[in-house]
Amino acid sequence: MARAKDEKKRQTILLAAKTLFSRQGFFNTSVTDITRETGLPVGSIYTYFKGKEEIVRAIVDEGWGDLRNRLVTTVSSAETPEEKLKLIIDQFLPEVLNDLDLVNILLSEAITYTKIEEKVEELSGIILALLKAVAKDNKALSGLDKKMMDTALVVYFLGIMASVKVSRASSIGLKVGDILKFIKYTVGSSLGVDLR
Amino acid sequence: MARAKDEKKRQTILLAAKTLFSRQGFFNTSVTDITRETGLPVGSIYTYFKGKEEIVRAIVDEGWGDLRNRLVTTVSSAETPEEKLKLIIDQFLPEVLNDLDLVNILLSEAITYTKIEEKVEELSGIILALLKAVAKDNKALSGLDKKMMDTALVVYFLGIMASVKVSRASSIGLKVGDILKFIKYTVGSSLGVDLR
Amino acid sequence: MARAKDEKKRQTILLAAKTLFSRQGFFNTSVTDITRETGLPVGSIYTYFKGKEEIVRAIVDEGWGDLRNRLVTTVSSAETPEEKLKLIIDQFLPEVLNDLDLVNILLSEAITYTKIEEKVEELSGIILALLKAVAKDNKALSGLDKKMMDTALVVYFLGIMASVKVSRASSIGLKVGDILKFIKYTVGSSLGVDLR
Amino acid sequence: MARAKDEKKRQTILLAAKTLFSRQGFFNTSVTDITRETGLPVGSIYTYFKGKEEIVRAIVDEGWGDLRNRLVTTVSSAETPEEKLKLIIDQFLPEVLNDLDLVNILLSEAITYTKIEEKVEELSGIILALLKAVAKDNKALSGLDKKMMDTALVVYFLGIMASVKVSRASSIGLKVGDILKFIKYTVGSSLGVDLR
DNA sequence: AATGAATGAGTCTTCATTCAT
DNA sequence: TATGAATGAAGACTCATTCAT
Repeated sequence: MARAKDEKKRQTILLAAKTLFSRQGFFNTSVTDITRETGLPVGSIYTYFKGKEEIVRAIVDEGWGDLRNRLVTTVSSAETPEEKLKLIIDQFLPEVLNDLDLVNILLSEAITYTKIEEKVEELSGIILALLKAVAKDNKALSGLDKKMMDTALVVYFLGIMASVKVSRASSIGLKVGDILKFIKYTVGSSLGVDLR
Repeated sequence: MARAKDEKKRQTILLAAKTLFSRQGFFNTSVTDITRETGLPVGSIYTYFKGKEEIVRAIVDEGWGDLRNRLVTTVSSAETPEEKLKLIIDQFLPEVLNDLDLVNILLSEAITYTKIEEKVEELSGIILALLKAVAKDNKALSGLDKKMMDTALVVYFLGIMASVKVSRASSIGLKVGDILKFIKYTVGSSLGVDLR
Repeated sequence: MARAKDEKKRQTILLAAKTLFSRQGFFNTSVTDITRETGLPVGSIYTYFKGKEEIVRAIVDEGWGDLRNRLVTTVSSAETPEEKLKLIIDQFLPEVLNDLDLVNILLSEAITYTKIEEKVEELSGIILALLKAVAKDNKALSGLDKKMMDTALVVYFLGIMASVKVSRASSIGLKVGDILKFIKYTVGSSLGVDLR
Repeated sequence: MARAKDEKKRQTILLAAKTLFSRQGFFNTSVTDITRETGLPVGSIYTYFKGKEEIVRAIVDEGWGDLRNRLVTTVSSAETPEEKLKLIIDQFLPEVLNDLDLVNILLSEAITYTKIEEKVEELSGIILALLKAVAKDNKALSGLDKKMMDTALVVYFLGIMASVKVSRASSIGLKVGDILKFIKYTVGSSLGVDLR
């Protein structure tokens, strides 16, 4: 009896907060803002979340969980490592970059609650395993040691995200498409694989 | 004389604020924190700066100005484009990454007041000109169009900075040295130039 | 049957609340605390009580009723006034002081809802009647007028309770036993009766 | 330069808070209440005190300091221990009981911040020393051991205060004068001294 | 110019109570 | 009747900035 917690309401809060945090930043978004955006009374926000921090954490954790799942799905939907990599770049990466709000929040000053380093490490792990498999029969990659591949992944991943974030915030003439094209070219040529 | 004394105070404020903003974030640093760190009265802060925002802006603008100057100096201290590029990677980049506080702030949520996109564009411009010069006689680069080179620069630059920031904040096993090594290798091989 | 179950729940609430109010104070105890302690849903609390205030009131009234009953029982279980007094001190008072939680609450800020003055007056009345009976043939007491005896009772009673409360809350080297011993001695000697 | 902290303002806050805490209790008094009562803006309250707790603590500590000073002054203004005791009862105690607000707060639920046990111990110490001096040549007292005298002091002191508090809050027919009369009589007769 | 007290809008959060289910 | 989500007024406190001295 009594009402059950309403998952839809929880999502409403999460969605509104995500937009606001992304647009105005975590610290410039007040709980009252979320209240206004959702039309919910303050109390309800606290029925679903312990506080503002827990909201960001939920946004990031759940958003990231989604991405991770998509990565895993993507990877397992192809046979060879080469095809897997191709899918990562053609399918997974565009999906990530599509969720601009999430990217924005991941790199925001609320980074403290965000533990982006853990996420990046997790992702790197998955892709790194793939690269090793590719590398076995690949002259181009065999010259790279593990550390350098790891570094490369982190730099590329964060570089892509930061570029998207910055280019979005400004009138810099950089589009998501440009970035994807660059990555495709770079990865392709460094692996000696045609990802075109 | 009065001027000298003033400028010293101004720098004291700037330095303290830089450390604090980097360590605790812009929004988690109060003007009172700056007051404590500098030992100056609140009033003095407002004698030198219109407000908190103006302090970040000054930190970023002046820090960036420094970097720009160094880049220009570096570039002009070598003859051939190849040598210039080498110096950029061997001298300029390490200098940038040495100023971790500045990097931190540049990428922070205060990005709003920071106009990082303008800075990146400016820097890109300088390097891009160089790359074009190198590219003229370089097969590796002639395949890249202007847009892609531009994109590459932005992605690498922001990727490096974000990696340094993230790796600093966490226990991710990534050192500044690793990142520099990676960049050297990547740029070297993509230009067909030995930057060893 | 339904009644029995109900009454049990009611007592559960009362008991938990008593402990909590005593330990943390009335204002620092939330209805949610009671909820947690009892394992009952909030709604149930309000099924049995109109609100938080009514809970303290019930604790105090029922606790006090108990004490009054014991006092009456005690008093009627002896023959002479002297024996009655002896029992009050030897049996009743220790029982009162044993219920530290009640004492705590009686003297707490919840005094507002508690009408402690009425209780004290009631108690005084009973004992005063006794004292008068004793006094008739007692030189020591005949010098005291009614008013002063009344005052004495109130001061001693509240003094004992406050001492117990305070000594419990702190490391003051005062034990319940010390207080009882003192009272015994004082009353005994002022009545010229040996209560040893 | 700049304004100096205004001791008068601090006292205004303290006085208003004292009245309010005494009348409505600590937890039922909001900082806004203090604001209203004093006419000061919220911020100013926090310029002078870290928070609500610090305000009670200041009220209690300073009020108590006053009392202690008066006690010491009183005690040193007489020659013999007997005269000192007389003054304590005739002069000091009435002064204490005159500050009903303080008494109220000392015994309130905010007792946690109030450390009344320390105060009582301090006071006991002073008076106990006196009593010992009196006891040397006093038959009535020589039967009491130190522990019991200590207990007596605590019980009487708290009993007096609690009685005053309770009688004030209610229509109980107990006046401060009655209480003082009782104490005078009791102490007098137990010491075999005429304090009339 | 230097100082730091003064200010009050705004922040996050709590919590007793109600009421839909 | 039992339940616990819903509610929103109220709470304590912060802090960038101003301005009296």
